[in-house]
Amino acid sequence: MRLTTKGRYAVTAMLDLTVHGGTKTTSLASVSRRQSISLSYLEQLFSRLRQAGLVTSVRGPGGGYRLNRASSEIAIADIVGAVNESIDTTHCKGKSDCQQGEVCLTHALWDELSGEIQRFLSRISLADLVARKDIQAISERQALRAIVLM
Amino acid sequence: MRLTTKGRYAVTAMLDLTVHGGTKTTSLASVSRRQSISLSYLEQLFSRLRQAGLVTSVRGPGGGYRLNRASSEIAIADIVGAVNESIDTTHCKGKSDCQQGEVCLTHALWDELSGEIQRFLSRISLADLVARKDIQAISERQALRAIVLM
DNA sequence: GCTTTACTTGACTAAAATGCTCGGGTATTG
DNA sequence: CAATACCCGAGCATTTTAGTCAAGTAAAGC
Repeated sequence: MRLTTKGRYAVTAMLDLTVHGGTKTTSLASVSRRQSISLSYLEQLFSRLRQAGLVTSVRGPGGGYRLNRASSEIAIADIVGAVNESIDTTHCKGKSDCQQGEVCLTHALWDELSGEIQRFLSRISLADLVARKDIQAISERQALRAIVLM
Repeated sequence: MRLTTKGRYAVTAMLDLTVHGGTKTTSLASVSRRQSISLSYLEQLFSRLRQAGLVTSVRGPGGGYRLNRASSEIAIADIVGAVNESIDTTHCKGKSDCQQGEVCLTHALWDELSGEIQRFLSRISLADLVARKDIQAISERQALRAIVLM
């Protein structure tokens, strides 16, 4: 489970789809505008997210992307895992004896930790994040501002 | 909180110090041999770890590194944070209005998640990892093998 | 049907991070 | 004074990140 800016971009974009999209499709162009992420980069990320079955796409005018499952059924781990592909298992492929013996103890310990992080991020869904109270407050303030600006 | 192979190397090396070192110092050369990590790379990592106050060094023959605190008092977050420095706060420096408004909602959501991961890794110490039962089994098997090999 | 919208794919690239080498230090022990 | 082992900085190959560019295809709507 790798955690880089790439994963953050993906999660951010998926959050945008959750908050803004609802059941309608959302075009990547609008996500690009709102989140200031380059359109081409979003295309690459969503290609992965689509292949992972997290979103579905609709072509043509009014098309775009939509969450393929309920936001409560999409875990952060799913998103990060989809864009990060191929975890290098440090040349000791899961099995016990990679070299001498003590080398592998620390590998096993790391795997333990890695699994723990994985499970942790599997328990947090997009819906969980959006549902937070303090965040809701910001959301309402922004909705208010949007009305004022109209 | 970034999680890359760099952090894994650092945690692995610190685990080596914990398991192998005890109260004695451990030379980077021996860590390099056991964990198959390049010596020069280890030096770079431990320079950071020392500056962060996680380890102390002893020069000269018989010298090396030693944990500066009890292994139960060193969190994974400390180690990963020490080698990864400089978290880019995505040009919206913690404050609310980075651009329009909705952009920042997702930033806030990400920060929320980021903090959650941070707190999670702060609760796991080196000692916690080493203390796990199944790992202990491997450790004992290896100790046994070490005795047999003598 | 033609145009517009918007997803789809692939090649290519600049910049940064990673992982590592090399070559010199300096402190400590014996 | 020689060996050990930390310390430090420059440099470098590779990979990843983040993005551009270009050429598609599918669908909507006039």
